[in-house]
Amino acid sequence: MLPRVSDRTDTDRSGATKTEELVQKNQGWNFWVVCFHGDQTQSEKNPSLKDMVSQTRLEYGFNGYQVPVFPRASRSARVRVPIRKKSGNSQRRAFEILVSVAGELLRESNSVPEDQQNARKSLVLKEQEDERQSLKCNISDQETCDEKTFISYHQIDTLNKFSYAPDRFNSKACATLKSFDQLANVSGRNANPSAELDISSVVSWEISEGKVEDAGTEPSIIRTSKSETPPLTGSLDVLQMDSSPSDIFCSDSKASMFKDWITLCPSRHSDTIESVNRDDDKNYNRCTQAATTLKTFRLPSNAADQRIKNLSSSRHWRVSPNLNGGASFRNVLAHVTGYDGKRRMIFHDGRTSYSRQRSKRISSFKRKDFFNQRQFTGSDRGFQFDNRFNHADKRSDGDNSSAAIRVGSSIASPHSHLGSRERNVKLRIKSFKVPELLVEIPTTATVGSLKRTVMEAVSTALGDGLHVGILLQGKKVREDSKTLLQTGISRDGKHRNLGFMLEPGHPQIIPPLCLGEQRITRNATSFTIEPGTSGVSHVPPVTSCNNGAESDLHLVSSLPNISANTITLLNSQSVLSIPAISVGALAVVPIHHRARCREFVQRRIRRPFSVSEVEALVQAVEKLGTGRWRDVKLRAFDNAKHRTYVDLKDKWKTLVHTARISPQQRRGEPLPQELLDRVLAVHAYWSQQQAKQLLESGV
DNA sequence: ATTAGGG
DNA sequence: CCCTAAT
Repeated sequence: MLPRVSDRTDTDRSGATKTEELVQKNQGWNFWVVCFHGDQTQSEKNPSLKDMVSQTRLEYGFNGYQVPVFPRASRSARVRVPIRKKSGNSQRRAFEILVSVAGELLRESNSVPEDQQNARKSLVLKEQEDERQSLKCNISDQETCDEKTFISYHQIDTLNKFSYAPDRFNSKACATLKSFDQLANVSGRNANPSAELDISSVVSWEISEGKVEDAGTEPSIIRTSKSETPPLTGSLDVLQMDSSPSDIFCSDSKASMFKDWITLCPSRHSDTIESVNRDDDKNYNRCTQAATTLKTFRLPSNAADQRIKNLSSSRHWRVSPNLNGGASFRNVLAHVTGYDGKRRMIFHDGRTSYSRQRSKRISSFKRKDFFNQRQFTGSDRGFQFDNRFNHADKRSDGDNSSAAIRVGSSIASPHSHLGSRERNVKLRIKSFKVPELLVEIPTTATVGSLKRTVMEAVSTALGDGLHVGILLQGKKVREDSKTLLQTGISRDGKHRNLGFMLEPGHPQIIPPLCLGEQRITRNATSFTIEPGTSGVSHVPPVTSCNNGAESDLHLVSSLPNISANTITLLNSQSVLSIPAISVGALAVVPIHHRARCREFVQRRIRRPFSVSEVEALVQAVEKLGTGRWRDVKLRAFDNAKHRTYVDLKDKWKTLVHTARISPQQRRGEPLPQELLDRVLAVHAYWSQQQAKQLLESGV
């Protein structure tokens, strides 16, 4: 079947394997995702993936990721995510990314029309058989086959848990995918549960942990993680730079990368690989073999590597937002193949079909349009308030209730009637409203944690560099070089319908935070709490923003205010607006992805054990002993949903500690000494029992 | 999913 | 309480 990556490179018997070297050198996690589907004609039906895929058969290996996909029924993708030393969260994050990529692949497979399913099935079976035969014939004596790391098509329906802990690299990583369904669901939108087991798709993966020996030499991309930017995100963005893509993707570079790749493969496959490089379709079968036998991590060429490092330090290191929560495969490919308009020509080898396919990709994805639209909606969500609003404002000030806007009462331009066109205009902005934030927090969260969460979200927003937008009578004023007079902002000393708004510096999603039953959404005008929703669309409940002050006012007053942060601005005409942005992508990114933002995971609320709880715990442990915390939970805390067996185990730990220290050192609710004595006694008893058992088993 | 232990 | 390795 499918050989393992690690085994594949184990052909070098002199010490460490090449893969190990690579992993060490790159100091990152290597993920390998292979998605099989038997439909080779899907490329025509569904050009979005295949078109990109067929041209991405080379691995772009540099610090960041690899997404090689092969022009065959089987597709594979790799994602390498740099991690910092001992970065557990990166590990998790990397896995999440991996899963999302796999899910995306799977989703693509699922989208195949039903009438092709059978054909695909048989094709997959045939393909797998071919692979099997091929491997038997060619490399059967090598340890390239490892059934454990391959989930066959036949196993899918019985598969409910797939856990793979790599052993090759002394890894301590263990990624567990709860179920195949879960994997499929990661793809989010359009996930079709009923089709999950029908499709002839196979997904397998490996996770290998590289030894990160020296965090000091970590790729520059990793530095972005200090600002909570997912490493993959940062690295992907490298591809978005404005500089000529040929710097990296020129034929020479490609060739050198390719050469490295070949080097790591058994030489007998080189010809196959070469042919892959030359021709797409005629060598389909050979491509298949190449894909089958691709088991190595590609070593990025040092030159390319260095270039990437340099580029990654440019101002473009931030990535497009929808990659934040978990890069969708589509986006990954989008970046890899660079169809975003900035990098038209990746390949310079004269394959003319590329341009045609690329344009197809562009049209199918409409990424540019997507961003434009998002920007557009962002500006559209700016609120306009003309002087009519003053009345409302005064009213609001009066009752001091839910005024989201406060308008200064002084006139900033006292010379408005002097006809002096050269007069300065004073605008006093009392405060700016922060652009839209999306925060989710459990209802059980404390107020303090809410504050912290919001603070983090605000910091994130500010850290991304906000821009100021100007609205004039509802229309965004884009001409930065024009004067106020020219644009009509200030005319005859009047400043009509002038609005300011904050907008994100980049078209970026503020990583929203999740995990809760209630979501606090800062929409265009205020923070609101809305009931939990599983929906995907998070467009603020504002549909028309430029219809005038009245509707806006209505909106403002109708929204429950949590934070009356305001932009207040005044000028001679008391025209003012509330800045607002709309992050349109929020509506696009599947909730799954956002739910995977683990940057600000809500810590559980602290719930000290009561005396009676301690009593129950002691009693249970007296009976069951230490080390059977699940039973303890079931016995004594079955009804306490918030007490997990881990909690009980932890509590026992602290109990023992508490019992040992002097009463003066103890904190919290005092426990009866009697109880603590029991704790010590029980602990001593069960420790003894444990020692005995250990002795017996040893003998 | 549980257990064990460090943080 | 969190995190995670190891079962």
